[in-house]
Amino acid sequence: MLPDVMASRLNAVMSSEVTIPVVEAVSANEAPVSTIATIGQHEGQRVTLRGWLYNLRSSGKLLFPTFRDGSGTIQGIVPKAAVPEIVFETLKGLTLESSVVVTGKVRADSRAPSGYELDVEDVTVTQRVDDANPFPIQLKEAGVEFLMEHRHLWVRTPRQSAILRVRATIMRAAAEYFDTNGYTRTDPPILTPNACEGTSELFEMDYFDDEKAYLTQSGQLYIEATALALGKVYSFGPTFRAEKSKTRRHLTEFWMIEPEVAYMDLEGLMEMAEGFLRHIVTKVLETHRGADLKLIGKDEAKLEAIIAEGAFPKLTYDEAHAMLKDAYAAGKIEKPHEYGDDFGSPDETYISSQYDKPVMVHRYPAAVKAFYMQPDPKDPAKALCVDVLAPEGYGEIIGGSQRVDSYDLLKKRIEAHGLPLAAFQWYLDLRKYGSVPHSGFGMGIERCVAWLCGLEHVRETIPFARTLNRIYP
RNA sequence: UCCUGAGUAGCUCAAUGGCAGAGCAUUCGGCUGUUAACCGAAGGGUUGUAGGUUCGAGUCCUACCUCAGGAGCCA
Repeated sequence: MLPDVMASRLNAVMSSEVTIPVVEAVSANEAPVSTIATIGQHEGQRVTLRGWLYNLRSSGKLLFPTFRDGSGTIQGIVPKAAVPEIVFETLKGLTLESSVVVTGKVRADSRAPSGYELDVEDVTVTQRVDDANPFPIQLKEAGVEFLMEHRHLWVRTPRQSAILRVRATIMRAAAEYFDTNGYTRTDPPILTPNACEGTSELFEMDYFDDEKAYLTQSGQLYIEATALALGKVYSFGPTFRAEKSKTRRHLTEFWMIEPEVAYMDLEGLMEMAEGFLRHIVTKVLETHRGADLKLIGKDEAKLEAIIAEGAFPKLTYDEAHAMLKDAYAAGKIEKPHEYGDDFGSPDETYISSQYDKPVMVHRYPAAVKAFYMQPDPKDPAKALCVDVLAPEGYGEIIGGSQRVDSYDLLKKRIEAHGLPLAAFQWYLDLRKYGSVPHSGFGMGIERCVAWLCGLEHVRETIPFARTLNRIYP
């Protein structure tokens, strides 16, 4: 680089001009562009990093800027005596989260958390954050409300970025399991003419003229149709619930992956659900062990335990009820579980806490479950359904069932639940033309991410959470 | 919708009914191996809102607002 160019850059820094455009691309004699995650491949070589200033420590004539580039963080070292004055002056006092392009030599260093440091040789500021308006998210602790209000900036922090990477892996692994096992992805509509199950509160909107439309709360009914067309199908997309739930497990907008399989019974469904979850956990460990999982603070042994030898535990509703009865008698839960009722949140937490693998609870009383669930032929008061409860109190991550395949029974059920028959005519048609036993489940992605990452709240598992009290940013 | 709790500096939090404080951040200065670096100095406040009790209210009372956690409901 020419001396007069350097001089003008130095002048710009000295006169506190805030923006130094970096339109000048990394020139031919510069080092190859690397990412921090893969920087070990360039040990001893010069590389260029394009990212942001994450932190800056200083010891007089020695600067320690930490850079991040989305793949990780690395500390640079800038001794005043060893670099051009422009480089030192540019970095000295540079504001956090200013965007920078840095060139330096990669050096292994046992003192560095990642094992590598960068001996900075050159730096260009793409945009300098204004001194008077520093980056709002500090390295120190912050409150939930403040962080959520600044979610667009919070996602830059290493832990949040790591969570989003694990989320991406989970979504990829989930789809991959079905893609490689003969399933066809058939996504149902987001806008629906009526409530799928007639229970949940739905987001309502005008749909031209006098019609109303609702945001889907599940694609299940639609993929039952595509399952009878294509055999094995799944859907993967956002779903919406207008319930005023205020807990660490609820979002008003969340992502659900739902398989549906013709000729599959409940036993087959449970087997499939286990294979599906094992695949996801395996991929998460494969991709993030020792890195993102460590950064997030998840105990990896707990993930190892899930995929360890031995089937997932299975309990009937009756067995689970008996377990809760004992637990209440022993003073381990506060409220007794009434036989016939659905399990409450504390009940599920207790049941799942007994195992280090997800537990499958099946054959609930039909009365507390959805209208489309097939009765157990051995006990028609029970439904052929299964809830998969995640360990460590993360609650129900999967809910599924074998579906009613008889036209007459389904029609009766719809009427008994007070649902408008006309709206379900197409759904009834599926039982009129070549009906078969079929089963499927839905898994909430965010609960799965919270569980596998060991998070307190699902709001951190999605880039921009939609909750009862928040629709900004 | 119900129950519980919290709102004080940009952020995180202190403050027996008696002068509005600290750490971080910001600005200025110092430091050649720092790891949320550290040391010194400066600036920074309508204590969520409205009323009330009191000589005196951040603190006590009432209402409201906002947020959080939980219940219900669910993935």
